[in-house]
Amino acid sequence: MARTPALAAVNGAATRATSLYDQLRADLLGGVLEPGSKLAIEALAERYASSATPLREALNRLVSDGLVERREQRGFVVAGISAQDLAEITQTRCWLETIALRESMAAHSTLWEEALVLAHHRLARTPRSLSDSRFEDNPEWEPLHRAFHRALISGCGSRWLLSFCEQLADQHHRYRRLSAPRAFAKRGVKTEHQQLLEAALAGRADEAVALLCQHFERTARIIRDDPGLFAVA
Amino acid sequence: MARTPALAAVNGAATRATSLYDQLRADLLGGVLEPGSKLAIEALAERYASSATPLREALNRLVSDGLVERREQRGFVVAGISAQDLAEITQTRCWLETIALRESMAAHSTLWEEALVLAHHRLARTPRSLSDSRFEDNPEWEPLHRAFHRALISGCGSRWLLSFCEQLADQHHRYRRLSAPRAFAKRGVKTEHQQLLEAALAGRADEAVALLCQHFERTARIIRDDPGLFAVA
DNA sequence: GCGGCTATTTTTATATACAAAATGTCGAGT
DNA sequence: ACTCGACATTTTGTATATAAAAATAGCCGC
Repeated sequence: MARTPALAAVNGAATRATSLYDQLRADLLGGVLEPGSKLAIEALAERYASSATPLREALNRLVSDGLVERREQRGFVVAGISAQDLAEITQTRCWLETIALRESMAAHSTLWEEALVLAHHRLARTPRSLSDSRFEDNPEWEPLHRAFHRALISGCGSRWLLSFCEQLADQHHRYRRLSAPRAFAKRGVKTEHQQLLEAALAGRADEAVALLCQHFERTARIIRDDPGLFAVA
Repeated sequence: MARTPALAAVNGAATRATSLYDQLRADLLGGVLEPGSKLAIEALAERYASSATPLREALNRLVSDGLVERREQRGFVVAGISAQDLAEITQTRCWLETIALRESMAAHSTLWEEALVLAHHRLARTPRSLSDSRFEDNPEWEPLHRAFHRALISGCGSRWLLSFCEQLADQHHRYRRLSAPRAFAKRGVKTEHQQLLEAALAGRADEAVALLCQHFERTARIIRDDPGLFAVA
């Protein structure tokens, strides 16, 4: 079986299907695979050095994540994008994270507070761009950004709500990576996170929620206004 | 391929994997497959007259739905149940459907209103039990019940939120079917739906939301207090 | 010259065969 | 008698082969 046994060892995935799922997911979120493009089984099997069976399993999982679309009897395609979809995702994320953040703050566990401070510290000390003069994505930043947002809502008490938020965050991540990266350089994201942290720690729920939603909506607006993203029709 | 070609024709599923997914889902929700029990590939393949490949695809989809658990390298098991999990599902469903109902009501489209009235009418004229003297589940009732609840929130404007609610409704459905059915006979579910409809149509959002959440919580309490459901541990 | 039909090719979906991991069993050693 | 470990068995996961469906191309009739 093990034509590439190193892979499983590297990412810790026990099965090839899971390993493929992780790789495909990363490529989908990273914008490597273009929205709407066909995911031909044989082509992918070659590209990821696998065979059809685990590949199809991975694709089936990704359909549930909303990253891939299944066309019965005609295979799989990368999930499409649209301004409408982005708006829905953003709106839904605001609704859900509002609840999650409020609940996290109301529960106010010491563990939550400490994890949040730590996550923010790690994010704050990591530069967004590798270069000062021009934007060059720092691969370390994104996971830390995700971790910070997760930390904010992690105390909400519902694994279901957390997983829904996670899914929406994935979608946002994908849109963000598809959009031109230049716009993000000039935004005070760092300050926004700082204020968010302070409001959350101080227990100012209304303010924290407002900051969080503004944070989402501002990003969504930048993506929406990116010329050429939703070019087709 | 077509060892049982009739099946695809019957349920309209184009592929065997989808057909299996539908069947398994029905059996999981219907409580035919017991929580925690092993889903051995070969046994299922025989039972559903299929082979391993599409079966595994179906199981992978069900994992994302939270109806099946994947144990890497040790196959699949029916998702477990617990009082804790039920509480989380109920809480989350209240949160999400509160938003969805409020949004639906705020949007107040004619289409939504008409679909809701229709869904309620169909539900109201369908008896919960086939027999008057003792409880005998009417298989027509459940789909109509689901349709009514979906109609309530269908105008919320977010397909994402709707799909999350659908998932939580599935979970609730499973718990309900696992619990003893006798308790449901003596509840005024019909009245609850009636009041809910009236409040929704009249635009009394606070009242409608309160009724909806009470509806969920009451059901959850009955299930939770069912002796023997969470027996193990 | 063009539209629709059939034959061919390509691709998807499924069955089967196989390899690796997990589980269960039996026996040796303490 | 009980524990630990090697062996056999079972089961999972993956690869390959095959059948059905879709896509494509070619052909004939109009």
